[in-house]
This record gives sequence, C-alpha cells and structure tokens, in this order.
Amino acid sequence: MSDTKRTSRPAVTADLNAEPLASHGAADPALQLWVVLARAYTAVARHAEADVARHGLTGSEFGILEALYHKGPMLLGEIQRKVLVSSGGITFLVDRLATRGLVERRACAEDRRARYAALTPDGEALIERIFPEHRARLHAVLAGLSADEQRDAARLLRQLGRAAAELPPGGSTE
Amino acid sequence: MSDTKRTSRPAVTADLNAEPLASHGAADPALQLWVVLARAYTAVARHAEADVARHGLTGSEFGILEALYHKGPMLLGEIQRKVLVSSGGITFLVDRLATRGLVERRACAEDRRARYAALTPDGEALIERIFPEHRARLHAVLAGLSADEQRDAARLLRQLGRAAAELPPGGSTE
DNA sequence: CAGTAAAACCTCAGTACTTAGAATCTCAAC
DNA sequence: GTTGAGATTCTAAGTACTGAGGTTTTACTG
Repeated sequence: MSDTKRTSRPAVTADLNAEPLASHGAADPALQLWVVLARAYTAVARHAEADVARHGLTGSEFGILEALYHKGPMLLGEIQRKVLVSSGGITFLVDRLATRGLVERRACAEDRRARYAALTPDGEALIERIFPEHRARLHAVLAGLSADEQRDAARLLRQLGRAAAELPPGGSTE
Repeated sequence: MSDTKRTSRPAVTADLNAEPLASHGAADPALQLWVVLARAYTAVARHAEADVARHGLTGSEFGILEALYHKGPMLLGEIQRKVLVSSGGITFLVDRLATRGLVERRACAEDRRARYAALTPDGEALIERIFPEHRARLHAVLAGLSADEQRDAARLLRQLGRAAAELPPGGSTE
C-alpha cells in the first residue's frame, strides 16, 4: 500500500572491510576469504534470483531449464549433480516444472530405474526468451571486475571449489 | 557410468572438471565466474554447515554467536546486516538462541525501538570452545589455495561483492 | 507543537527446499 | 538362478528461513 520501503531490505552493503578485531585471528587469510566468498555469492545470487523470479522461477528451476537447454535431455541424477540439490529436491523441482508444462519425463530404455527430463516446446521457448536477458543482467552484476580479473577469479575459485568438493565431510575428529 | 552421451551442446554451467566448450557464450568469462562462484561457495558452505551442525547450530546461528563473540553486544539490525538474513529471520534466530540460553536481549537506552543481543556466559563458553575447531576445519577446506592465492581471491571477491551489493535490484528494465 | 515519514523490531503464513527411508531396478558374483 | 550390494527415483515429514504487514519509537518539517 504505502510506498514505504520494507524493513527487510538486507542492504548487503555492510562494510566488507570490517575492522579486524583484536586477537582472535581476524587477519587470518582463510577466514577472510570465507567471509568475502559468502558475501560475494550472496550479493550476486540475490540479483540472479530476483531476475528469474520475474518469470516465476527459482534459481534452481532456472538452472534445470538452462542445463536442459544447453545439454539436451538429461537423467535426473545428472541434473541433480549439476544444480546441486538433493535427490528429493530434484524430484520436487522436476515435478513442478512438469505441472507447468515446461519439462517432461521420459523413460530410459537402458536403465528402467532412471528417467530423463527434457524441455517441452513451451519450456524451450521460455528459456530461449529469458536466457539472454539473464546473461545481460549477470554481466552487469559482475562488472565490478574486468574480464581479466573475472578470469583470474574464476581460476582461483575453480581450484578452491574442486579441493573443497573432494575433501571428505566429517573433518579430522571422527 | 553411461557414456551414451552424444548431446554435447555448449555448456554454460560447466562441470568443474569439464573443458570449456566453444560457441553459444560458453567462453563468457562472466557466466563462468558465476558458475564457479556458486559451486565454490556451495562446496565450502557444506563443510562449514556440517561442522557447526555437530553442535546443533545452523550456519546463521553460528554467525550470530561469532559476531557477538568478536564484537560484543550488537543491535539486532547490525547483526542482520552482518549475517545477511531478513528482518524476520533475525528475530527468529535470536529467539532460538535465547531459548537455548546462549544469548539474551537487552534494552537500548538511546533508542527504545532497538534492542541489543549479547552472549550469555553459556553462549560465550560455547563459542569459545567450538570456534577454534571451526577455524581449523575451514583452513583444511580452503587449503586448495595457498595463503597468497587466498589473499588474491579475497581481494577480487571483495571488489566483486561490493560492486554487486551496490547495484540496485531490478535491472535496467524498470 | 502537530503531522508525517522512516527506522527498528516482531508476527505469522508461506515456501523451497532437506533428510531419511522405501520402492524399484541393475550388475556382478556365486 | 539367486543373492546381495549399489544405483536411481520417489515419498513424506520436517525445517530454516523469507516476505509482507504491523506496532512502537524516533526524526524531520512546517
């Protein structure tokens, strides 16, 4: 009603260079990296999610449509590993996209446990329409870094992500 | 497993171990950066959340305890900007920590709308006990990068996060 | 001082998932 | 052929929040 701003607008603009506080290792490069990684991810994700939400999609749903668009029909398990949700989550998400007529399930001839998901014509038309806008939006959001810096950052994050993903869960105290 | 994949259309959400493919914007540095940022964040966050879950805490709850531990009593709004949750979320989270006796609310003399949250002795004892373990775990998770690389990555992510956070939501089409 | 806008926190219904486990199927070894 | 381990998807219950709106208090304007 009123044009007042909502209280929940979580201005991510909190000072990224917070003062290192006494002792407790605030100057620790690893901890600092984790903090800025989380903040950068959150800031970018908010823009990305807001963009796809205009079309009634969540980030995960968009990720599925995009994967199917660029790779063709995929097994549910393949999609799951790609968009990083749980096995229950992928069933839930594909169900929702299917009831909206954007994707359909198909049997897998070689393995009757498995099922493919594939874009319907409606789904393909949708992703074809919104993907270029989304890419443009991401370009704007990531424009804080030059193309060279983006490549440097991507290289470091690839290395970091691979190492973290390969590390077994549970830690040393087992 | 099934190597029956001949649909190799260009991948934008590339696997970490997949080679970047040609055409259709797959070599786009910005899109690649967004993909690896999301994957790196998710991989690290899984370890971090699993670690604090051993003590019955979510990542957000741990973030609140840690912030209060390092900064002393803070207004709820300050904490909110620090752990990046909604205004409803901060009320919910502080409530839960309070019912567990880990934090308490205190009146703010200068502004009667506002409230402080502060660690109780129990809360301080808990964070004092688990923070060093958590830091060690993060060191292991982030060890895919050298200390120098961690500093480089942190610098780039700080720059990226700041720019993304300052960009108004909604995009150019308003 | 009155009136209005805005900030700080709270309430509560809704949601986008996760987790644990069941059902079904495949494959390899016996 | 049978058995058993592992892979793949589905189901149902649970959860950690979000989003929109409400109340109280402060700040600003005339």
